[in-house]
Amino acid sequence: MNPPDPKVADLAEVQTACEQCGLHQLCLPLDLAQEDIAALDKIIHHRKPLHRGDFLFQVGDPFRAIYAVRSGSIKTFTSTDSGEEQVTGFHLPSEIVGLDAITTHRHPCSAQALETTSVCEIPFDRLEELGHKIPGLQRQMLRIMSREILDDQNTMIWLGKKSADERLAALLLRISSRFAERGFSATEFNLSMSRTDIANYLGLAVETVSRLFSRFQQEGLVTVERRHVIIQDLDRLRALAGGQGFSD
Amino acid sequence: MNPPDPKVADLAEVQTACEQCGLHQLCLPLDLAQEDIAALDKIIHHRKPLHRGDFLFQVGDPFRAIYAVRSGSIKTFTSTDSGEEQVTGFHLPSEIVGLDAITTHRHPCSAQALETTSVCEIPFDRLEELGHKIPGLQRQMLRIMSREILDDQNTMIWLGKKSADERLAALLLRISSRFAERGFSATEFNLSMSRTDIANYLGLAVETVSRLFSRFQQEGLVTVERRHVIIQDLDRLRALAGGQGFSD
DNA sequence: CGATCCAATTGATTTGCGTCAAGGAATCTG
DNA sequence: CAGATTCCTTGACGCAAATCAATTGGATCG
Repeated sequence: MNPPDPKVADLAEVQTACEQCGLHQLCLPLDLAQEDIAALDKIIHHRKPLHRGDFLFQVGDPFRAIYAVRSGSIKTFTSTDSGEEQVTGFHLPSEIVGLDAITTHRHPCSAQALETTSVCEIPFDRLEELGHKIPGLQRQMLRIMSREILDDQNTMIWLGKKSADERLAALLLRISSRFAERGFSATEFNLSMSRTDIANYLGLAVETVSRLFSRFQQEGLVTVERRHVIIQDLDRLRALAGGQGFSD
Repeated sequence: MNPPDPKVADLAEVQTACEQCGLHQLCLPLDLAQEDIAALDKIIHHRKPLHRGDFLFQVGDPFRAIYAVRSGSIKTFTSTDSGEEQVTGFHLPSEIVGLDAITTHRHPCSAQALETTSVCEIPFDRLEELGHKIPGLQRQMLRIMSREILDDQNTMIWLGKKSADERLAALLLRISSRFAERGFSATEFNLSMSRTDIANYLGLAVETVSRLFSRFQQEGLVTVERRHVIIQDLDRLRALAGGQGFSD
């Protein structure tokens, strides 16, 4: 029997306004004055929580809003015409989903909850209006999009150049550091996504990912049990990943 | 004294304003009113043309401006800590380079001219200011960044899921359609990048790319001689690429 | 509670592509 | 123009990871 451990991240909780939201240092309101945050708050809808498997939007849906993950997590994926899906990202609290739809006015990917997840819906036309009044908001929008471009380019590097174990190591590290940024343990967490999703995201076969987890465990890098991960040797894992170290 | 022959332009001296620029339908000024284009024009510097191999900026350079390619082409690439480079993109006229540096204030990649190339330099602080006055400009910025995110995600799909021949086919098609958008032939063009760059970008070995070009030629898909490419069977090439078809 | 279903692991086999190696063709250099 | 250098092509071989196949362990459900 495992007693619940308060140190391990369980992201499926919480409800608040931007101002009180623990995430506002990471999210859209960053660097905004209090009254500006209040203005932003007014246009935001707090959606009912999504359950595991629920869609936030699907490929082809008209683009109306972007979404900030408040708690839980979301995967985004496209379907190739051959029907197979390609996972394009995992999104943790404070991260923004839907930015790739601005140009096309339709969502080019689907977004699905990996666990019980609540999001803030931010209507895009209202946000654009507000941006004209609040310079800092515009700037923050550009920053967030720039960061997404940067992250995607980073991902392209693993996919293009790295071996299977380097990829998995890099993913674990990225998840770890994102948890850490949000105040959770960097070395112990629960993966909300399945092995299949991970494999898909990394461009590998499920079997390969599974074997890698086993090997990492044998080698004392991590302890894995189902979706529960403890990183035992952060340094060695970093070395393995080839030390991708970006930050701002 | 003869009046200067209009056909023999000295490219170094040409300072076409945005308004007359043949690219302004694809570039930043899209959808702006004439007086707004004029305002944008004022903040833009027309740089001296770069020669093959010249750097527009390098990894780690402080971020001051974004750049619109006016003619020629540019590759962007990062160096992994192990020293190998990863090409992150090829940029043709009207495309914007440098957007990934906004968050970090430093360029996370280098940009190098693949041939004689001229660019418009757009100081970012001035652009942001101007954005507050011209709503359409802000919108266009967001659109351009959104498109870049979308393109990168598309690239991630090839890298993660597609076989070597699908990748090369997809790249040829993307180059083809970008030339077509700019009024050039969709079926006959010169690649400005080396096989090595292509291979690097696609996450393949040079030898593989070379073999693929040969095979594509044997199969009657294309005719290739060095960097000169003629696409002989667009449909079959599309079928091969798995029909990635995104547009706006 | 057993029955069903899906997620995850592990093993055996195949294969696509990288690596190594060598030679040709174009471009650069003095 | 010979010599050097870089770029591209082609062939032979080996390996990392995909595929095929079978088993186990958790969940979910009547």
